[in-house]
Amino acid sequence: MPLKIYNVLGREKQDFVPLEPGRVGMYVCGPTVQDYAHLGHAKTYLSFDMIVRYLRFTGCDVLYVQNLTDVGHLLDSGEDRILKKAAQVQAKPMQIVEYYTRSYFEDMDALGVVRPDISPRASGHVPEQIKMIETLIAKGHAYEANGSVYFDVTTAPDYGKLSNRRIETQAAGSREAVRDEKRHPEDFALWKKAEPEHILRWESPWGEGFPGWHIECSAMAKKYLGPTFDIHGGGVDNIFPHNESEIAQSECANDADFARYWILVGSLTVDGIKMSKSLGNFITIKDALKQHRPEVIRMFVYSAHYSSPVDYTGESLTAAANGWERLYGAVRLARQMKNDAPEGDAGNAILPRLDEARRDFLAAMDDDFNSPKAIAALQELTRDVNTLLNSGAAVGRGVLEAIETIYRELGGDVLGLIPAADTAGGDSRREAGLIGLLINLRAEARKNRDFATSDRIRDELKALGVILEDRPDGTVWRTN
RNA sequence: GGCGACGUAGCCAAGUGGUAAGGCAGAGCUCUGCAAAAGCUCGAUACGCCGGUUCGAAUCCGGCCGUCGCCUCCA
Repeated sequence: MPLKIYNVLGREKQDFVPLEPGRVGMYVCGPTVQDYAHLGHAKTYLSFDMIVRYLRFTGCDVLYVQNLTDVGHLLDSGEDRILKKAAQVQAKPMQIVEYYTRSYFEDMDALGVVRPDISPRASGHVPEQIKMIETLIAKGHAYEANGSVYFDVTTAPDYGKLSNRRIETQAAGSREAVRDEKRHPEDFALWKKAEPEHILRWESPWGEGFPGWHIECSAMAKKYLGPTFDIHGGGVDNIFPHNESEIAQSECANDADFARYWILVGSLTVDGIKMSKSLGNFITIKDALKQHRPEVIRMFVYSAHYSSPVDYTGESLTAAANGWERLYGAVRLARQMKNDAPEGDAGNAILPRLDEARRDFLAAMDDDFNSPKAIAALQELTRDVNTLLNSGAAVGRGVLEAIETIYRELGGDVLGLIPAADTAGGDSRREAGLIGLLINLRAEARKNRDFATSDRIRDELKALGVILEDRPDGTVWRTN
């Protein structure tokens, strides 16, 4: 079954056909590294993580480029976001950039996000940006005004095709336009003249200055993926003006189509309001990870379709945590049972269910990465797996392997929900030995019907974060 | 005001013409010394509201109401 993708450019679900069979070039707008990443960033980059993982799972050779914006992204006050932060904490701008870049990767690593193949920085690609601006001027799509350069949107006939925003023809003669350096209010900056106090500055044909925000993505996408490539991603909140301007610049400069498929991720809201730096209502990824394991945050994000907005509430993460616990509990149990499982294929009646679940999962993912539906396939499977594993009947090693494999591949490799191995106890043989000793002592107490002692052992271990479960074939433990 | 999404059980959420997936929460039951875990049973005569098309609509069309995003920095 072919993969279908909802292409925002054209607003329809389309068969995904890469330019080169088996190879996918993908560019995703990265963060402005000026502050700690929050759950909104997590939603966007976890969504593309799932997309990249799935493309690779299906055999595609993906080149994943995600930029880091470290210059040019201005506040509406006209200040550079990085410079403002640097002044606040009395640091060099590049210290700020480095600090938050490292923090960003720390967070993404913690969430299990596969790193992009290339993470180009805007400040490292100023020559490429200048060159593209020169091309645009030469072709009549841009003009210089007082040391700055602007893109003339009236020269891009398609301007607005992604966001469905059309240029207001009558707006061209408005008072604002006359007062401004810009010819039309919709024109956007490609290059900004640096005021004397502006630290981040580069030499250019138009004097000292710095690049605008949009041009970096056009220049870096071209450098690493070529003028035309397969997928461009980002958050929907950047559809205008950022993504729209990227298209205009790139297509006018290169005389070629820009990205062929546009995938945009819905925003994360908190109590119905978008989580954003400017509103100050954000929860950092670091804080969220203090409360929940990374798999739970992934579960939360993937429980809605990537294109939908998702509202964050405390209960929604708790629901994700509980749902994840059941899913992972089945895997953990299968792994534990594998340790002393009989050879043979006892319990192989589950195998057709495994195939069915795999088909349902892949069909859901092929349908525009429908992760909620894919997870549902795993959850339905989990019911049957739990029934088998808790039936008390012997289950052969091969069957347990098959069960573990489907969770590892679909739940783990694609969605990152299932840890590769159960780490509980694995990092401390001494701890495992001590807990085993207590379990044995408790078993003796239970045998003697000394329930006061057995319950005390269970309760006190629970207080230490070790949960005991009595099963027909013995007591197992896990950490919470 | 313009542009774009969306409104499905207490909550989250899938479902684009054929008679409402899945999860969380809740209740009861089985299992257990008691628990925990797991499983079973129970929930929308109904998909914001009103019309229309159709043999048939949550799904298509029109109108209305409401929510959110963008239009200005944001993933």
